[in-house]
Amino acid sequence: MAVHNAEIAEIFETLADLLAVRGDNPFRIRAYRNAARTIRGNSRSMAELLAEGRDLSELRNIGKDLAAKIATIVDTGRLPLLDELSSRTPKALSELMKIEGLGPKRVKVLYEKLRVRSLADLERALRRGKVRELPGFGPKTEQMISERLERFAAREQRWKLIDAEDVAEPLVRYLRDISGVKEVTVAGSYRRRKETVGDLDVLVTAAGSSPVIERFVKYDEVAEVVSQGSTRSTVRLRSGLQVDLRVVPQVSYGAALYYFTGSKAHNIAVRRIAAARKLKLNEYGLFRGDERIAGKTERELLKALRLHWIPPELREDHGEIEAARRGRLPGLVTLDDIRGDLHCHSRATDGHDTIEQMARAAKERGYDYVSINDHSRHVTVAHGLDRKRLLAQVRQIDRLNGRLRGIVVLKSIELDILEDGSLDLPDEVLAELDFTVCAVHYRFDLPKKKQTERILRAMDNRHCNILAHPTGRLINERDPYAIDLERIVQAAGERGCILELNAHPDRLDLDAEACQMAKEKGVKIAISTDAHGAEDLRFMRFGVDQARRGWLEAGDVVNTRKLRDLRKLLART
DNA sequence: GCCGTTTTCGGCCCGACTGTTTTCAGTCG
Repeated sequence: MAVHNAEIAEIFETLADLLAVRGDNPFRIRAYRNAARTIRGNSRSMAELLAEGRDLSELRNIGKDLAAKIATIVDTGRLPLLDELSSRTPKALSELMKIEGLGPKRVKVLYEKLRVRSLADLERALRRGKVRELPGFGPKTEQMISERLERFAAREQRWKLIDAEDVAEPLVRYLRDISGVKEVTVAGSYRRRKETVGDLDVLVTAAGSSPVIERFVKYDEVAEVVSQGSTRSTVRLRSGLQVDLRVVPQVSYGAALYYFTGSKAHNIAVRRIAAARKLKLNEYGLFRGDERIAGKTERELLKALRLHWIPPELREDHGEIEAARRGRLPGLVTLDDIRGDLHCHSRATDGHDTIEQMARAAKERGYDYVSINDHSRHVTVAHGLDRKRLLAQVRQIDRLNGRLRGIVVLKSIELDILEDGSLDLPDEVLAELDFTVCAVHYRFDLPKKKQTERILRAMDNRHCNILAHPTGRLINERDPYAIDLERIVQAAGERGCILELNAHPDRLDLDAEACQMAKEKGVKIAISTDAHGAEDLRFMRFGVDQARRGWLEAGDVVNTRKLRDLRKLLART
């Protein structure tokens, strides 16, 4: 069984935690963490790279030593260094460090003085009031750990972007109304448009006299004030979402926005560039000695560092800084580039609007075309279309297109890929359509090899044009089914199949890494909403955000093309 | 342990807040 990148990253992260508890060289620890991040964020699997004979030390943050350790893990599934270390420092200490407020130093004290080596041990020590007696601890720290242990046990998951927006937008309006407040921006992973966010980082510029912090902690939705200083405050809202507010002077707005947008790894890398130029970068600006030389806007800041503009979606330290230095950043796809939607349902199956309503809504968005992709017969719960009903729908769309002006409705289907990889309707029926979107909707539990072969076989059919929601994951609800995505992307390229980036905020499937992999292999992407009603067409922007995170340009996305060009891309020989 | 506009050794991002302190350590982002 091939070792996954996530498992290798996990081993390095655990190792870093244990080294930290032991008080090892902090830079060595950081090296392990950086390597873990590189591995986790790589679209190619380490096991496969090794199988191809690639030298892993070509990867950033991976040197000779770690390349050898990765090879060991891939070969044996273990790392002797971690085994040796965990015989002296229990692995579970790494788990304890995941509790907010517990870092290596406190965990070390807890372990050495109270023999705390598990969450259960910690809970017992807290209950007995032992923790407050430790040096450097006290009743407040004990209380803090107690609350956060409870929260950790409940394990709140990250928020979907769309849900975070529902919380963030009214909060931003509230903050804008406070006297003296000038700019209010939600930064952090929200601004980078990650598919999920852990908390909200809100940046405010305000006059010195503004009561913004005082008013912030009194916001109606605040359940708990976690911290409150003069420039920074953290609260937990009733919804459970945590919000960090930072107040900076206007002259620092760009530097602060840059800093609080992150990612952390990106910031560290940019600060290193500043340091290399004998400059200091912090959230207040870019400084030469005591003199602020930039910081009012992000553009000014980047210019002073001789970097091209880096869109927030790319700020992950995944090669964007090097590209910005050389002026080689991609011109990312935008919502304005999108000319149509290639995955929409109608009332004929589980949608709730008519084909005509969908078409008019698409036209209103400025689209040139929209396709109707109702389910095929296998999806009985959605009253999937059989041959007869599909052909009737085809004729209905022909008539509609005769009437409609300024929008073309494309005849399509969301066709089930059956368990054996065959398609749910016969070829001669599919030939009546402009194209098909094919998808797996059942038997998510097949072993990886079988599931992969099922999809590969479906793609062998020349009527299979677009593979919908390729991994089947539902954010926070369902993991991707087991597939060899790299093989599927490769096969899509060879067969002229297009991969869907499903823009539905519950799916966002493909993820950013997979988009990058598709781009590298020259496979085209369709960004589609999977709309089940006219109002769902608005989800397109989430798909575009995700595509941008995956470095996609308009040329990589088929539904930025004019209809004539789109038809050429959809034609398989 | 990695890395090179400081280039094969000697660096490695930087500031705010809290609690336990009496000048600072720990943690976080």
